Amino acid sequence: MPKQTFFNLSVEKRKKLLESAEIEFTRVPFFEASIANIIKTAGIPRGSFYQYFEDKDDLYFYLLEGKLKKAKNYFSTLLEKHQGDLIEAVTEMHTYFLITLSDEEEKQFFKNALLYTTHRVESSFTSIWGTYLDNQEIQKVSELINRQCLNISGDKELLHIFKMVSALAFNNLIEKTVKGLTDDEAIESFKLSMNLLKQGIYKQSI
Amino acid sequence: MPKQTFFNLSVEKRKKLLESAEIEFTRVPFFEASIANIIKTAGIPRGSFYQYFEDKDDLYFYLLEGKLKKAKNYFSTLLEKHQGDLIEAVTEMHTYFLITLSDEEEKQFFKNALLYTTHRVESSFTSIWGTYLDNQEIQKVSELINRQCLNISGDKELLHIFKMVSALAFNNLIEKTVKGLTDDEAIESFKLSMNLLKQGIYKQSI
DNA sequence: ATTGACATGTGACATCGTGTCATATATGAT
DNA sequence: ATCATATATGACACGATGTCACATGTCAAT
Repeated sequence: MPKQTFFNLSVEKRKKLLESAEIEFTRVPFFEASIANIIKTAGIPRGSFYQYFEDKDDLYFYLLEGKLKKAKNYFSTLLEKHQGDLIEAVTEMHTYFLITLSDEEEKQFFKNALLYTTHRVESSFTSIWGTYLDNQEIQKVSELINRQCLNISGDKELLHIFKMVSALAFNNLIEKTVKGLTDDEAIESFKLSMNLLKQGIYKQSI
Repeated sequence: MPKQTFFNLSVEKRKKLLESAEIEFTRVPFFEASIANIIKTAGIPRGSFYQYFEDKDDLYFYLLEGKLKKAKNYFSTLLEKHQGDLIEAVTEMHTYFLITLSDEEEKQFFKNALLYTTHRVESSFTSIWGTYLDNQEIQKVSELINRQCLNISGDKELLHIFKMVSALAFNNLIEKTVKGLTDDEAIESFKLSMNLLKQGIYKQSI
């Protein structure tokens, strides 16, 4: 989290700084991004940067998580739209990431996040629906999820299904980025995953 | 891939160099590892390093993939042992990574790989069973897999199941590392994933 | 043995990046 | 007006990477 000093800054200065960071993290993946470039663009001295942020991580994840905040809320609305059908909601969420995110620069930013991903990046991403992965918030999801059609016995399994779905979605986004799949191909692939998960891959009678 | 010059080196020198690299990559994750440390331990001058390898990536992935080669072969034997039952084989493979890998230093090396993972690291890992993900090698797997109990229509779906299982296994290893789960907890969690995948998460009758 | 062509070894160097710190300046309460 | 506290600033120490001119080794042909 940025230091208090950062939040005490004027709105314009803060905005300028965040925009400069966004430009740099859009240009190259995290580990190649340089603070030197960010402060040059923002027009602030080096010392000031360290007055606002601990380090590069601090700024980066503040930026990334800000971008993902919208998505988290959107997911809740999707659950309601699909009457609590988890797979339907996740599938549309996934499509949202591919299609709705039509801004080329925004896309590049996420691409950089996916390619050179660290565990922390993955955590940020999966926390879109991962708010619910937190045990304390399991109540919320219980209200939203339609459990009638789910083949599960308790909250533990529901939690687990969330984790699986997150892992598969994240993996699909990486695969798309790396292999240069089209949006449709990626969506098709994800739907196949979801269908296999829904129906199960083993025959019932054996 | 290392340059030819590296392979022209004497066995001892090559071994020394790889051991030094292993020490460094065990000490810290990839991005914090320094070539300076590696060459100091190996006792070679800086210029020589660049005569052998393109850069740090080159050395790292040569080392990592060497370590994973054994695992790939082991997976084939597991498929045979379990009469082609994919989930059984994957589950044992996964356990192998957690339990059989009892060497503490080896463990730390993999932990570093998982924590600061990049797409390339994930690719290396999933290629343990991912040899089969290559379409050209789909024949091999067809021979090993027992398809009778699988609820699938063709090779395309079989391929897809491999991908899903890889993603879930990789994700589980990361989760274990980050949350500090015990081996048993991680295995339990993975088995739950595999069961949900086997049986499907949606009720059949709805 | 000598030569010459080619492969390999070597470390100083240019360049770039990070995080710190001493010092300067602003702010705001008393 | 004074003082304490917060913020601004950029030079600096340190360490990392990749390169390059030059040194040394190797080996086949004469």
